[in-house]
Amino acid sequence: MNRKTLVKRTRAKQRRLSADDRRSEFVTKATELFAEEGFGCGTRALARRLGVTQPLLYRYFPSKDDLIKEVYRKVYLEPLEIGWEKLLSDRSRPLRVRLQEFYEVYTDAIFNRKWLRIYLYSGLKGLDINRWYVGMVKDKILTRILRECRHEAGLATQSRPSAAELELAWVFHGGIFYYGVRKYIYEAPVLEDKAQMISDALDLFLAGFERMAESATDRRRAPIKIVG
Amino acid sequence: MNRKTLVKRTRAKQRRLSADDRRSEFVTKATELFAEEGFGCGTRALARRLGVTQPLLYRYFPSKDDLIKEVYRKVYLEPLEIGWEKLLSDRSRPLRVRLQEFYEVYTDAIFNRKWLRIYLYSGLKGLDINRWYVGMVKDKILTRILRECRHEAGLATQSRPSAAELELAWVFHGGIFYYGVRKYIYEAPVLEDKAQMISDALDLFLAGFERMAESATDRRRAPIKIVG
DNA sequence: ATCTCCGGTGATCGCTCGATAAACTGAGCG
DNA sequence: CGCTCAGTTTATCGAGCGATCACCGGAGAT
Repeated sequence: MNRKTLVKRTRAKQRRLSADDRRSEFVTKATELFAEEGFGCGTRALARRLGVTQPLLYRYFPSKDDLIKEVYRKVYLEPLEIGWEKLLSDRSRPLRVRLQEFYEVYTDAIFNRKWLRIYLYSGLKGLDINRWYVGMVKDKILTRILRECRHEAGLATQSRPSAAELELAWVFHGGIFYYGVRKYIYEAPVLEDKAQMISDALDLFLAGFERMAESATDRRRAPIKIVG
Repeated sequence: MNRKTLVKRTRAKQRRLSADDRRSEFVTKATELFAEEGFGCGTRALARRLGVTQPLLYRYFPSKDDLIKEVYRKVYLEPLEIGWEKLLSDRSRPLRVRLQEFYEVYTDAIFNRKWLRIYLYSGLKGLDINRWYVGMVKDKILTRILRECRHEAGLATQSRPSAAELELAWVFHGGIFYYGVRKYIYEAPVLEDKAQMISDALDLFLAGFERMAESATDRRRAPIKIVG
């Protein structure tokens, strides 16, 4: 299985790579190109970037769609292999610290041009994998965060968060996410200190949750008094 | 200029519309189709939806790109003709009420499949009109909101908000925006009561701004005590 | 040295795209 | 009625797309 990767380099172009190396190289470069140009980008441009001819792609992938699916799998799943559960649920550390560290790690993973662009493209296409990701964020991140917040506030740990709580967490999460979109998609000027942005957003969220928790008995939202 | 719009309807298909009517009909339908299928959608599909033949498009628009530009203009500018400045800056009404009403009106205008999809497509394409829009949000909405908040909190009204303040407002704004993306792009289940979502987000933001205003003298962020 | 296998290439097919040119049609007007 | 011309269609072009084919040639086995 582990073939020789030593290839004669005297020729103008490297040739005769092993099948596994070629395949993974294709996926990597395809990810970069599709992130940049969108999935409408042609197979010839992809081949040109790889330094090979276009029909060679079809020796490794039955169709362009199959290549795209592989790109999705790589982009979505690869950066998500970090132990998020432990990061969020380790109650030996203060919640504020856990949340701060989690969002710094999480945004380190997804705040780049490649990930965000492919994510948005797949969202606009309405692909299943996008809905799967949204559901994953809800179940593995937001629900977990809310459970920890409820525990910290001394509230009963219910299995599933209320719709209003969840929406609050989504607005918070979306606000942070939008920072990445502004920076890497819109290329708009943003506050450079990402950690401070996260910290400020956390202040907002935790203060809001605290307020919501205080008036937990009456179900209707009580508007806070305005500043000043 | 105002030509007869009465057209012989006895034929299978309506024909011979006036030039102005045709043109605006083209832009309207093109907007719908491009929002649905993306700008990669062909001119033949567009013509089919309009019930005319494809070359007819080129009598009204020099190229597909020109048609697309017109679509952008219509989509971006049309819903933005509401008097936002007055809504935000009318100090005879409480700030909380102004903000709530503004965001309800604003999201009524942009939270629909058509607007959001075209906005995201243009963002991914890196078009100038997208950066213009982001700058408009910053100058006409966020800066104005921050000015009103500073005034309400009795702080000095400076010409331009600080970077940290602006980022706070962006996170808040982005959180609300992401609600629309989740609902109309991802088609994920969301809290149906949009007004309550806005109200909750406003609670978060105003509480956060209040806290930031309290510690206005020392520049470094002071993390709040965690809940519970 | 020769054979064989397979990574890699050149040529090409069928299709769709945006765009153009030429032919057609019918309402308005003398 | 017959002329005119703007509005509309038919036919077609050249380019680029995804995909397929026959073929080439070097590395490893014999």
